[in-house]
Amino acid sequence: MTIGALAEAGGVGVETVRYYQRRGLIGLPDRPAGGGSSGGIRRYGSGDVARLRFIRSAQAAGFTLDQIGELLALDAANDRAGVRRLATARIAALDEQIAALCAARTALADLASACSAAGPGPCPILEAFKAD
Amino acid sequence: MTIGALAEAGGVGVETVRYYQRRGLIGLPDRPAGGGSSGGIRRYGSGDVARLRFIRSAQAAGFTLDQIGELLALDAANDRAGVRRLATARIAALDEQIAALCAARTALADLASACSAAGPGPCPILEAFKAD
DNA sequence: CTTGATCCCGTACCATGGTACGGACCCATA
DNA sequence: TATGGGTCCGTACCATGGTACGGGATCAAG
Repeated sequence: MTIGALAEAGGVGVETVRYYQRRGLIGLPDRPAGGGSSGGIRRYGSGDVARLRFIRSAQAAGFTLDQIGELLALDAANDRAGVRRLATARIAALDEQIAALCAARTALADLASACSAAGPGPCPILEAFKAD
Repeated sequence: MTIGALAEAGGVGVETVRYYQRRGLIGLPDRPAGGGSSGGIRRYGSGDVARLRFIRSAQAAGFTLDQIGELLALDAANDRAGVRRLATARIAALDEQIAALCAARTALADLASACSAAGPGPCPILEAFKAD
């Protein structure tokens, strides 16, 4: 499996795979070094595909690439408590983000309906922003 | 009012104000040009403070700086329909973001409790990531 | 009139997650 | 064997929202 096939299997671009390698999230297999000047083409296996999928799933859960690196390390160390710790921290962060977005959503929706209902004059949405 | 006082009044840093000026969100008042080589110090007024507060409020509602620039232009043009259009689009985007975060939150919380409940063996959280 | 705090301005740098480019090399297929 | 596509690698660039730095000018207080 070449890097192109790996990228396709993982649903990402080749450059993204190479980026993950630079970040240390995916290993860099040895080049065959086929007797030539600088070696041949690196080959990847199903483990690398699984790793790519892992990264994408964890990203969907809102983990940053740095945190995903930690998760992978905890996985390698079989440290389930550490994984739970990261997961609960992420849940708390998600709760905060959700609350902030919901508040913004509610405020903006209220303003939009006020703007629709209001007669002539300044726009209530912008007035609210100006009033802070 | 100097740029330092303006920044303090708006609750941001001086460099941030200058950044907004570069982005065109805040005007650049004329320098007094006090007969010297390159002019004096720019002066700001309460309108600039209001603009800073506007930017911060709109940011809290999730608008990007580019969108805030649009809002300011619509404000200048008294285009309330345009403002409502941007606001409803933002509300839809917020709804999407909130739904995605809630889904991630639920999935992760389920996994964390499964991990707490599970006996020895591989971590359910990581297994879920691997399974995609 | 000197000194220290600000201001002005261009420019570079930070994090985050990629994306793109160019030259050299490798490899399979016609 | 030639040719075209894929790989390798370093490096630069993108968006987003700032933050920092350095040198010169300016301003207010002592």
